[in-house]
Amino acid sequence: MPELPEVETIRRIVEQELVSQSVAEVLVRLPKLLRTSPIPTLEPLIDQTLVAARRRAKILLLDFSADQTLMMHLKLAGQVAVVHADGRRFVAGHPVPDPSGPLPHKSTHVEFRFSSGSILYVSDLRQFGWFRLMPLCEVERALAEFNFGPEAVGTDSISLSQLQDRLARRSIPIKITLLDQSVLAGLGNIYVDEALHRAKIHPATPANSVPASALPGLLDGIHWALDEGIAQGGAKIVHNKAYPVNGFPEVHGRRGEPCPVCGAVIEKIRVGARGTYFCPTCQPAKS
DNA sequence: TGCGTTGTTTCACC
DNA sequence: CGGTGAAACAACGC
Repeated sequence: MPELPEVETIRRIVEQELVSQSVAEVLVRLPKLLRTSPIPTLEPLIDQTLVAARRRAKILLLDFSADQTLMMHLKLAGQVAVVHADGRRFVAGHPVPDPSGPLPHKSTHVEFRFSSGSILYVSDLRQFGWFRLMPLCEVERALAEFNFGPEAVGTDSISLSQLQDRLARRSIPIKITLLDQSVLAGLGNIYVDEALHRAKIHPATPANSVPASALPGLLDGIHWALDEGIAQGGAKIVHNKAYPVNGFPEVHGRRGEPCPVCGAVIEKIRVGARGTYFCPTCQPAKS
């Protein structure tokens, strides 16, 4: 489920492995992925050079020569793979199908074949993702329509006072507020659970009831969760079960397992309409 | 087989 | 206008 860490991992792979390469051929097996695209096909990318790979919130932006930018959203189940002519492979995003299995596979919908022989495969088991091709000059306006808040991590990421201001106006659960991309951009269901556990805040606490004294810890928790996710190249969650690496994730996808901090049994509840994992001892409901 | 799944949008309503 | 809550939607695997 590509959230910020998965998308950032993909961005880094594309940047390191494909920038400055030229597109020889593009295959689109599932044209509906382009149904909201200003330019309805990817044909204009043929013979162009990949110039840069950028990210805003969970959106990946690939800039090509001749001022064309491809915006991609991977939604729930997008997976991106780069395979070089010598067989070296780099994969990130959704862990299903098996990233080390055959490519292309049943849910591989788009292929970019570069003149070097490297291939970029985009797969999407759920087919919820989308591609939008547009001139570079229209990217800023297209991004503005999403009303994204400040980035959750990185340079220019949200400040403590910005976070405080934004939470003060919300009475809905802190978890739902943090998932709102107009409040801050990048958190999804996995990492928000991790951030709140780290900060010892119950996920159903009204956002404006989180004490100011807890906000520095919350911001640290957000950064910790996302940085850890990026460091691992994304978390592996399959059918609501986590496959932790070095103990991360600590709670998400781990119902019934002991909390790594206190040993209490991790519970799963619903907050808003979201499956939510937390430790009832570390994150007590506010009395 | 109907349910669960998530990011996002839309809608009615206060 | 802005916040809220609920519903809808995309499509698939179990």
